[in-house]
Amino acid sequence: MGGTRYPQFCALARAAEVVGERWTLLIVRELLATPRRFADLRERLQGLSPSVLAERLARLETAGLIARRHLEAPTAITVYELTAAGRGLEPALLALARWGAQRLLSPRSRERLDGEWLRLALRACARPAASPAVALQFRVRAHRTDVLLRIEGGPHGTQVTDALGPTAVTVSADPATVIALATGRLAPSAARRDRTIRIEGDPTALDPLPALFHFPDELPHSPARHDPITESRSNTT
Amino acid sequence: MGGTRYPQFCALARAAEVVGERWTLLIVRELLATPRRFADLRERLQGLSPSVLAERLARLETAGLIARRHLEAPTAITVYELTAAGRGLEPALLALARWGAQRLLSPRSRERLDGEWLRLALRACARPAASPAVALQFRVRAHRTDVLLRIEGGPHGTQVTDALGPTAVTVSADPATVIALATGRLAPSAARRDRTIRIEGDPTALDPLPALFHFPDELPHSPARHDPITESRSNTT
DNA sequence: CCGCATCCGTTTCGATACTG
DNA sequence: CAGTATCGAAACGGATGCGG
Repeated sequence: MGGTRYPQFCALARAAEVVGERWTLLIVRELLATPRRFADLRERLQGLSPSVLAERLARLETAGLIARRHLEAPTAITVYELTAAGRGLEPALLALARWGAQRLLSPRSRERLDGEWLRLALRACARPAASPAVALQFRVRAHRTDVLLRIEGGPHGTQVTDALGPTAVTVSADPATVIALATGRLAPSAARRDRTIRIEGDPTALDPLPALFHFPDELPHSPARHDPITESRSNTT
Repeated sequence: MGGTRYPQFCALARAAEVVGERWTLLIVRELLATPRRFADLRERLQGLSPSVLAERLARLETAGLIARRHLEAPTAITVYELTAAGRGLEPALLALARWGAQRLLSPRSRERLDGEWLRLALRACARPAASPAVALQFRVRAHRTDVLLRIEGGPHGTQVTDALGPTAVTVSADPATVIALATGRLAPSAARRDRTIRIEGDPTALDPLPALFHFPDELPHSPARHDPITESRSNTT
């Protein structure tokens, strides 16, 4: 059952058969950073029932995306990790995250926040080519503990890590504001005037931010708004 | 209901909420090439019931990815087309298709084949940077009618179209073989020796093929084979 | 504890039939 | 042609239990 959900000779359909089910893409996302245990995944993916998680992991294993490794005593636990084929999904996940980052601009309540998720969103928007050699730092207010992110420009592109180090400036802001800065929706000059943001260090060090990230190809979108398309192209087959 | 499937502040989860349901990604794929009617989508997406299609279209419309346009008389039909936000998904779809192209190497029976789908797979594997200025042509044996594809290298990268024109060579092959050539799994020299391929024109014109496409980042994978991972990295949080 | 398997009420899917 | 109505089948989410 399940293996052949779309009887089409299409590369996208093949991908959707593997990662197009509920939760599957997020499981791969969790394993992108590090191998994890069954219980770790359960705790990070709230709302995912253990039966569904077990089935997804089994499917991903037979599909060759993940491998399970039994660690020896004294730990004696099982971890799931991505295979090379699974890690090959990273560019696609980053492209999807880059598109989805725009939808983080309108925040919701009761949402969980995780440092890895924020790093993924920023890495998705990070400039791959050479960027100015500056280092800055974000401190994001999470539910209980703050998340620290280090943004570093350089000749190999912008790097997003959690390692700390010397920075010119540290920006404390809420998650949506950080995304707004990275997607170019919020200009550094406007950020300096924003009272909900705390800037420690040199405020002008924020100016190269637009050069550290590349901005989404398409304009953002406000949900539940219908812009009537008034063009009159009649483009049929 | 439905709008908030994953209570996570995560760019990938936001994307998965919109396009992570069954059929949705393929509906976007269909609209990527041209606006289409309800019946067109039904015919191209076999197995998708009209009620599910109607619900998916409604969700995509309120999510701002597609817009419906009622054409005036005498045609008097309704077409669905991508908005700018919907077209912004194209890079992500291409990245997914590039990953999924490897899974086209092991073909199945009873699968539908479409020219647009093949073009998508080849465009996903096409080299974006400058490539040799050659033009060649594939003729793929489809169920009833053959599909013609034109591959053209140039300073702006490799273009994949359906327009015909002067070519150095025309290769007639089955779909999986075309994908094998584009993903680099089949070398042009080996293709020339393959008896299942018919080459009309100059066979040496196939040599620049590896320079026209870029190859997947990770090695392919044979389903139902378990390569035991013998690495011994212990990478925990 | 950890990795599931089982059970059960609710949601979603897929096929067919039917309507404006 | 563009959907809606209906209904059985499958999947999902939550809880609980069980073996290692």
